[in-house]
Amino acid sequence: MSAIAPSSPKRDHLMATAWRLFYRDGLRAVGIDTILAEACVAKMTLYNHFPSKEELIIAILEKRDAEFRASLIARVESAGTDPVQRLLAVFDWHEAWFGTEDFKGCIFIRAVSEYPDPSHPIHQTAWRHKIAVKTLLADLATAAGARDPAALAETLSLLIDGAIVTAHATQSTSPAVSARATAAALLQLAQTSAA
Amino acid sequence: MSAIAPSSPKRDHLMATAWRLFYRDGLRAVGIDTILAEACVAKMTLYNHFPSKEELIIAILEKRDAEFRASLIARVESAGTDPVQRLLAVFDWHEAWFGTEDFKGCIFIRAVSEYPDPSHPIHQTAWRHKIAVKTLLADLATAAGARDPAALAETLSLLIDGAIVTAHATQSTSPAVSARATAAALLQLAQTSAA
DNA sequence: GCACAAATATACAGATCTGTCTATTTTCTT
DNA sequence: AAGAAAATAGACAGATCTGTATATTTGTGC
Repeated sequence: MSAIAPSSPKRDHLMATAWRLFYRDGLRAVGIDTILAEACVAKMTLYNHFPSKEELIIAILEKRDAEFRASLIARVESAGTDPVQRLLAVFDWHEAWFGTEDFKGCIFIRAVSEYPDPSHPIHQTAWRHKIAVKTLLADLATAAGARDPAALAETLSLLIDGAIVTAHATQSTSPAVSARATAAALLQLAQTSAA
Repeated sequence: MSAIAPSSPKRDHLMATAWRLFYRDGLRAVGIDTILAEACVAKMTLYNHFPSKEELIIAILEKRDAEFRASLIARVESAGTDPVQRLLAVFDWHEAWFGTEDFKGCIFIRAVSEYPDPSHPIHQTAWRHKIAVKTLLADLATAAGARDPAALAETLSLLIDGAIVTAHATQSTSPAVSARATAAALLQLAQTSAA
């Protein structure tokens, strides 16, 4: 998992520019030259920092994963101590995200779509993010006293991924509201009913 | 919505070959030349049948939409008359699909991911399929006596799309099982509890 | 000022991309 | 068998793609 992360201004600037273009237009749709022109950086500088476009994409995905989860966790923390509210805060966070100006879905789902071979490094890197989020959901479900936290986390993950895709295609925040309401109902079921 | 569909052997063969390659490797990843070589068809033949690669993709998406829904509806019909079993048959159908040899997710979700601009014709064509499936789900939810069939159909759609993405990335059929169990629980809630 | 490292511009390779053009051959209809 | 339609091969345009090579400039520390 990329043991070293040699940060530098140029490297960061390249990653920021590449991220913006990749997210807006797609990983395969954006070429190296476009990134270089937009970032005003020479080609050799890019290839001195990254061995290939593929490694650049992977570095961006790993960075986004860290930022994404840090932001999500911050929202959960700000929701207080009630475990139910903390779990539902995940959906509130998504609703706010869906409403942002340039929301274009989830780069990890899109990476999995653009590199459909499950053995591809980009595909695998992208999916590790989803596993990490599901682990977070399982922790929250455990804290909320769910009977089968892993199963609930799995279902909530399905809801979230579906909501992301739908919010993207419909340019709407309402899938987050639907998912949140469903999550609340499922959590109550998992707390009260028998398996 | 493509009023005319001038079917011909060459055209069908091109669409079948292109579909296979697009689904396996991605829409942007597969070039015209690759399709032509694989199909053993001359380039001008393709451009006599389709004005552009984009139109070829759209034609394929519309064909797949029709086939997909016909197969799904057939499964629902074969489930008998019990409205609950008919609705749950949708999830059984997906489980079987996830287990097919070359399952690589949903071409419509992948098209939305590869063409992230919601105003793009390919993006819009792909999403129309999802709307059609959701309409089918709403009909089944109505028949099953759901209190708010549209809301239930929306939630089930989220579950299904999430399950497709997850089944693709994990190469597993179990997301269909999770989604089915959740759907059964939600349906029971929608039949019994108050809004 | 000097040495070293980083970034630059530029050209280039070799492949690939979508789409067009032309001229020839095959196929089908009548 | 004759004429019309469809499909063919193959070259071509012009752009784009990733990645490399080279030589120069810039910036920094000593």
